[in-house]
Formats: sequence, structure tokens, C-alpha cells
Amino acid sequence: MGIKTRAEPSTFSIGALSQGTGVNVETIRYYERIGVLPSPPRTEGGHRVYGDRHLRRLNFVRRSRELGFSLDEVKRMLRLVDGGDVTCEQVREIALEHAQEVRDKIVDLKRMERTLRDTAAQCEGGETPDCPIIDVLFDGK
Amino acid sequence: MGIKTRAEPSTFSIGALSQGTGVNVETIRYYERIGVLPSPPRTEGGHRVYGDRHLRRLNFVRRSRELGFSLDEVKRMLRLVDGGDVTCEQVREIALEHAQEVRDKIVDLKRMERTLRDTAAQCEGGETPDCPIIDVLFDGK
DNA sequence: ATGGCACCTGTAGCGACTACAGGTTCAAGA
DNA sequence: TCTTGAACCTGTAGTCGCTACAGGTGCCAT
Repeated sequence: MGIKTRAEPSTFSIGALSQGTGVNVETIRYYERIGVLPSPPRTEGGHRVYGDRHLRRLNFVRRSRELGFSLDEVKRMLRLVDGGDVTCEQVREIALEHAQEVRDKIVDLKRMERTLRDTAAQCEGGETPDCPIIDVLFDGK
Repeated sequence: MGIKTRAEPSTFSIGALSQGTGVNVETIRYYERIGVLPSPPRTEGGHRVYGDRHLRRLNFVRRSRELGFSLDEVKRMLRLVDGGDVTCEQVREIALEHAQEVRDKIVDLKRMERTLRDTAAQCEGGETPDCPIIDVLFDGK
């Protein structure tokens, strides 16, 4: 038998994984519970033991979340990756669908902001009890 | 005693109020429970009876929500209105604070959208199992 | 051996609703 | 007047993506 030349893969605790990814410990356990992360092996005493593949996967989840993907979308993408037969097309579809949702949301928020600005502009901000903002909210434009 | 010349104020059911405001029946009851709407009088049998002031108030809530105010912000504004000594300044403060939150949110979403677009652009969308989107999500830029 | 921090499970809370289940009332038609 | 059945009632649980306990155990350094 040959000597093992490859180093043992590094393992770490949930706290270290949290540090390494910036994802909260509670959130990591939550992700496991809802099936976003696989259940890792445990120590005799029941502590979770993670490896590099968990780190990579959790970073995937974190980056996706930062881009506003829902956990459901993340799950769908991970399922494709796990299936092995993931194609660009499938992932691109999810990403483009999501991008459209984001654009729609931006349009919504811009409309809100404009209305807020317009309404507040009518408001002198004095001590008057007659407030145009209140009037608009009560009785519409 | 003189004849009453003013018409009886119109009253309506929760269903009619829902129709009139576009707010779900369940949501109206929810608003009452959390103290955004006052408890209306009831019929003998326990059905809620609403009047014009409820309609006005619910429209206020709906419009505020459409502008993205949280129910807590709505409550604060209504408290000012109810107090009677509402000043423009106080309401304007809430509105401007909220407008800033909306602007921040827009900045966030725009950043997301840009990243999504950039990433998806690298993706030919073919049958290739090597997907740049997946790569970015796993391993960062 | 022991102290104390990190870990464990399970549950409840947030915001803003929505969706039941299982029962009662109301109003219109026969 | 009686009978439908839609609309109403209460109370509870589910949604999403976490976060925050409480009450207990493991791990490691001293």
C-alpha cells in the first residue's frame, strides 16, 4: 500500500463554517433543515463536521441570496447541479426570470419614490395641522 | 322635534368594504386585530357594520401600503391623525425617512440586476454543462 | 478535573398577510 | 313563512427567511 501523499481534507465546526462564509450559525442549521445544505457527518458527541464541499455549497447559497434569489430558486439551481446534467440553458432561464423580477421591482419602487417625493414637496413642513401628505393618503389624488 | 333632513349615514358589511377598497376581507379583520382599524359596531348576530369613516381610514392604509409604508409607519401616522394635533412636520419626517429607505432599496436592486445581467451575458445558453453562472455562484468573481 | 464556551434540539417570534376548518347569520326567493 | 346558500364569524396554522431564545450537552484548555 502506498503512502497517502494527499493531505487529509480539512474539516471544521459549524462556528468555523459560519466565520468562513459570513452565514449565521442558526441560518446554517436552518438551511440544513429545509434541505438547502446536506446533513454533514457528526462527531461522537453529535457536533456537525463540515468539509470544503460544504463551504463551497454554502458560499453558493450566500452569493445567490445576495443576488436576491429566493431559497426556492437556489434549491432549483442546486438540484440541477446535483443532478450532474445541468445545462447552461436551464440555469440561465432561472437567472433571467429572476432578473426580470428584479427589474419589475425597481420600476415599482421608482414609482413609489416619485409619488413620495411629489407629495412631500407639497408639504411646507410647518406647524400647520393641514398636511397634504395626509390629505393625499386619505382622499387620493 | 324637527324632521331629520340629513340622510342616515350609509353602512355596509365587511364584504362591501372589501369591494370598495380592494382590501381582502381577511386582511381587514387582520388590521382590526393588530389595531390599525378600530373595531366597528356589530349587528345582533355579530356581523361587523362599517361606515364612511372606516372606508376612508382603510383607504388611507391601502394607499400607504401601496407606497411601501410598513404597518408600523402607518400606525404612527394614524396615531398622529387621531391625536388631532398632527403637524405637517411630523408626517413629513416619516415620509422622508421612508423615501430614503426606498431609494436605498433601489440602489441595492440595481446592483443586483447589473450583476445578474453581466453574469448571464457570459452564458451562451447552450447545452454545455459548464455554466458561467454556476461557476460565479460557486467560486466568486 | 473543571470551567466555560461552543455546540445541540426544539420551539416561538418577526411582518404582513393568506388559508383553512367548523360553525352562525342574513337576505332573497318559493 | 320557510329554506337555501352565500356571506359572515372565530381561531388557528401556514407562508418566507431567518432570528432568538431555553434548557441541555460536548469539547478543549488549563
